[in-house]
Amino acid sequence: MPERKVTSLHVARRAGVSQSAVSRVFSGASASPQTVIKVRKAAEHLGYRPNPLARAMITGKSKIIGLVVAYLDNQFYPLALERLSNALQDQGYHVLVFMAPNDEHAVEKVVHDLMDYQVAGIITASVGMTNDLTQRCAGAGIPVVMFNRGQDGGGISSVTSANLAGGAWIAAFLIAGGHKRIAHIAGWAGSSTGRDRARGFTEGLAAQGMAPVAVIDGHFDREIAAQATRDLMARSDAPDAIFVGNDHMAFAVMDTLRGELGLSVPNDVSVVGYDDVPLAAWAAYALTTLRQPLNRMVEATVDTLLGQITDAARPSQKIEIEGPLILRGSAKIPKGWT
Amino acid sequence: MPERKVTSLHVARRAGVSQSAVSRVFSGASASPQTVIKVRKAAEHLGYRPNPLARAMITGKSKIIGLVVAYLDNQFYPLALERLSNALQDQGYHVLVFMAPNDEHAVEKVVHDLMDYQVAGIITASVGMTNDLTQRCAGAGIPVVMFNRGQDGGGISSVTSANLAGGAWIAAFLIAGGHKRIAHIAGWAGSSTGRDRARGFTEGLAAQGMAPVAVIDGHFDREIAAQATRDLMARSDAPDAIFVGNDHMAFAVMDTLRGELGLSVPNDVSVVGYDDVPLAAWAAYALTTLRQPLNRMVEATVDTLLGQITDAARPSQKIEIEGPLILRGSAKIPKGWT
DNA sequence: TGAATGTTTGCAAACGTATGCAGGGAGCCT
DNA sequence: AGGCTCCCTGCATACGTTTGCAAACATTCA
Repeated sequence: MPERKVTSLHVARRAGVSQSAVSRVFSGASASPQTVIKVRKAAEHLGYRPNPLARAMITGKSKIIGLVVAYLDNQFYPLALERLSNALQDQGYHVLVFMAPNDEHAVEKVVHDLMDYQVAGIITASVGMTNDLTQRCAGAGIPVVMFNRGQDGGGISSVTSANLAGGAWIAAFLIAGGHKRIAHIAGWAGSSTGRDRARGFTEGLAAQGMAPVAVIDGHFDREIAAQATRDLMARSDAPDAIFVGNDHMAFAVMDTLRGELGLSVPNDVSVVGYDDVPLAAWAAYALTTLRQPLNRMVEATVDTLLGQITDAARPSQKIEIEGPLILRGSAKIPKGWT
Repeated sequence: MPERKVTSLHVARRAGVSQSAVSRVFSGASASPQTVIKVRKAAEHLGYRPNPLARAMITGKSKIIGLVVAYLDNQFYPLALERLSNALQDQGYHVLVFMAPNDEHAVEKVVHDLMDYQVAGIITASVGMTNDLTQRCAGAGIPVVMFNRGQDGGGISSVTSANLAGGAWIAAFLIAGGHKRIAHIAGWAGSSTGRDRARGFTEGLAAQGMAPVAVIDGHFDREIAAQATRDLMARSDAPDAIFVGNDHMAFAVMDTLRGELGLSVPNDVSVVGYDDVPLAAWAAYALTTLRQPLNRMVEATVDTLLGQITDAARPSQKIEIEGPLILRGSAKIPKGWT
């Protein structure tokens, strides 16, 4: 069993230097080339690895990123988690998962846990009560980046797709498709993401003199979206196109339209989603949707967060990344659109 | 800003006791009722919370569980992650995510990272190279539980569903449905889960004098499963029923059958999956599948792991949990089956 | 009452690392 | 050669906790 605890002191002895020298070599501080070589050699021989906990203890900052997330039903978030974790692992960080329940008391606990672990930074995703949480953590000097969600108040970084532009683009697409009665099942109005997509969409319609026949808040929830679909289709002015605030709900809408109401998509109703999760490409749905460029969003998130960690003074920034509309079979494709 | 670093020493001063007394109160060691009260009061007033890193540093065991996972495409795993994280949070633990790439070198790194963080225990899920990994970690005295995967060699705990029984049950179901040419697109043969389901299935068929027309390894991969479907249906003895090793592949099989080959499910071909992820219940698929009881599996995993953490001597155990076959529209339902 | 037993308590030493400080060389310039 | 600066290095301390040890105290029994 060579897996014995080997500390910087052991390395120091073997290399014939002081423990501080070893520390300096591994923490990147200045050291003479000879020392570096001696230490590295001894360290390798002994299989030494710096103890990240001891490091965190003394510096006050661990190499841990707290990822606060409320649910993983929506396929978009597991994938984001996977990519984020990979990207952070490449930079020597690791992801500590915090499930954020919805009641206020639980958020309190999450905040405390985050500080207890002296996380170097925080990423929030798909979480409702971000206001308290982000403010408190940012107030405690911990960099926070909101992933796929923004916040009006300044001071907190966020990475989203260009939701306003995306919504507007979808509006243009549906109008070009010749649809006359266009409805919107929106994302949760409590989220910037939901609000921005809805606003961009209605503004996009308005730009061509149209207005949605209805806008219903689907709360990013399948069941609520399904009910909204039933309500919409029961109206006398039932829509011939529905823009749904994210793919996750859009699948429920399609299920309801086809399975329950016996309608054809897109012949009776066109459906457009938002996200382009892998499932959207599967044949059973073939959902036309606006892609959120996950890889670039993840990259931007990691860059921003690590930037703020190393540069405590770096100002927060709100990054928006544009994505293309992916045309598939769930919506009529206007002539000339590819 | 009352969010100042407050240590056990501060609490001790305010309570008029020694720092050790504070430690003992919070670590559950013996202390007189009066001391406990004084300390708790002072602690609450100051907002003291024990530092888990310092704790880990001295005890050698953190309150962190390493979750090693290879991919999150298959909806089953994000949900497991969500439930596991919640259950562990309730017990004061947290989940540190380790993405396990497939090359051997990376596994090496993961093992080192796990030990560096002095994780109290490890859960592996959906990961290929478990042999090295689990052996090494278990060898280092870290409890390991394999989730949804087993291992023949003893010494390592695992929690799975009753894959043999499940496979056999599905065989009985398909025979009862009057199918004559039954094929199996299996889970990865490198995993116990894939092997057991396949074996249970073929044995179930054999028990009634039948044999599968073909068994193809789908590697738990959509694309490979799709290709297997094409190959199967191109045969002269194309199957009238396919048991697919998990839901994730089964969706690809259905997509291929319906979208690409223009076949009807279940009229032309019955499809049965394994897992019962939420997506299986959605109208677009309505997949008949054998449910893996996620909640009970998570519960068993957490119990086993925490048990081994507190009782280092506790023997490893292999837990199998039975699940029901959920009948939906993707397979002919024999008379009398509900 | 005194000894014996058992429970609390404080002291001090860990755990493994980072870092301020001061001393020691080496190099450069005048 | 002397003074200057600059870069390395080692010493010692700190981070916040747990825990062995021995002293102090309370409790019981003879």
